[in-house]
Amino acid sequence: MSLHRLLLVEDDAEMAAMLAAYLQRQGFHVTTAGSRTSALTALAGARVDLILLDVSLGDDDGVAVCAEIRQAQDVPIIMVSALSADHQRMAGYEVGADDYIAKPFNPDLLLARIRAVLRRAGRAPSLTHRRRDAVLRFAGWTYDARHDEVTAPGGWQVSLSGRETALLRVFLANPLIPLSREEIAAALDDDEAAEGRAIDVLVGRLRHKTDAGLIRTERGTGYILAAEVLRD
Amino acid sequence: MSLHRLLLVEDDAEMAAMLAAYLQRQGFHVTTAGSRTSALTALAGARVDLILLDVSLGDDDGVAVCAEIRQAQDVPIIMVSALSADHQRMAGYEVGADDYIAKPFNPDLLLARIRAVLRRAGRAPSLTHRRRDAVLRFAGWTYDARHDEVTAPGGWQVSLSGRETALLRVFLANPLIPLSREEIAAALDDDEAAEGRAIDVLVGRLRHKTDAGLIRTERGTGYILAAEVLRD
DNA sequence: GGCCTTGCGTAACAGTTTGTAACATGACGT
DNA sequence: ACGTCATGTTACAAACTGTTACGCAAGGCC
Repeated sequence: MSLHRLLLVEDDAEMAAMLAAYLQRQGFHVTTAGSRTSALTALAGARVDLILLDVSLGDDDGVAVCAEIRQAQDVPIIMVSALSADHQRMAGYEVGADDYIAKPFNPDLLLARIRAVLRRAGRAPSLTHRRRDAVLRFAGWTYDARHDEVTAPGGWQVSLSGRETALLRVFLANPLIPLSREEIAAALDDDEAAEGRAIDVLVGRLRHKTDAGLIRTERGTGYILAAEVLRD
Repeated sequence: MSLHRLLLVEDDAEMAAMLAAYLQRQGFHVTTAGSRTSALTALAGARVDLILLDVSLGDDDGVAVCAEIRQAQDVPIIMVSALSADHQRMAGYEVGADDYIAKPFNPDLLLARIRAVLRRAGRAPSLTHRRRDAVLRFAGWTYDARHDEVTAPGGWQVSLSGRETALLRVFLANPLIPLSREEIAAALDDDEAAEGRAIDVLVGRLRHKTDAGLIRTERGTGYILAAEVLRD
């Protein structure tokens, strides 16, 4: 994985600086560009793993820039839009953005989105549709991705609800690393889930059906799957 | 697509002949092999898109054969097992089978499984996690795969339940071709759904929320999405 | 240590989703 | 036309899911 390289295209210099600083603290390599031209230059000059693109660039039209980039390179793009109107969003979509987020946004949420997009864009196909490696083992448990079957160490099969299975997959895809509620929500493709305490309750239910100790709490942070995951 | 080539490895000659005839009628090119050796020979000699492998080969151990094939080539395998005991099933899994089915099986279900595996094994990544082409249009409607948003021709957004969305995706992945209930169930990764009339009711609900005419009934067969699907 | 603040676990509740069963409707063959 | 069978539709029950409220536990602070 090493360091992911982000290109931040944002014409508001102050905003750009703040964001860049924040993202750097979070472990990304960040390049900033203030205009369409410099963005394209930066893209040509160095490897970029993901572009954060402000739709409301002063002179240029962010949507057009997005399309332009898309034609040139296959880099994931997250559009940042000040107007959260749906129409605007859709315009971003149709041009090929991988995700969008409306200003003002929660930094954690942005982070979660970035990770989610990077994960999806990565080489590894999504857990669900792999052919080999469809059976995962962790702490004596077994998860079969093909039919969503979970087997306890004793051989007993436990039945999880759809949501519980989805949560388990999130943990299995990120073993031994702490996940914030925002990240979990993003991975579940459900931003609203980060609002209330739905995630906590969900984790509780999953714990109840599996081993209580499997998912540990990182106080103040989130949850972590306390087991290595082996692929067959 | 053209003709998919199946290799049927089955030592019961009568069963093999019946199955082969059935599958040929369904539009597959079928080769049969009665033993481990002839299976490997057949594999070496011609392109094979999918292997149907009986676990209970007379002399040989189907599981071992599966592993052997896996090492040699990256061909999807569906294991057919007479013993539906879970343990046996799992043995098939761990060795890398893409799916399994227990004898005696419903021919339609087998067919659905075959199609599902072929679909997953195909080049096209699953609809859900594509980056481009995430917005599909059909008959004036729009489906955005990234956030599961469905928009009516007038621009109104309709909210579908999880199950309804999944069904819509199945239809969108197979536009203009009739889908049997078994195929739909298999695509939904839910074999039980083929039992009762869950699919009918589900289709009804989806129809209700979209255009009544979008999904047509093929009497005696199943359902069909009566619209072309355009990718942006 | 004791107290207080804050975060987390969980039980109870309500809204939603989903499958089943039963009945209604419609299509097809005779 | 009539009967039969497949599909449409509705009502209901069960399961699922998020919210809220309350209690407990973990740290911080004195």
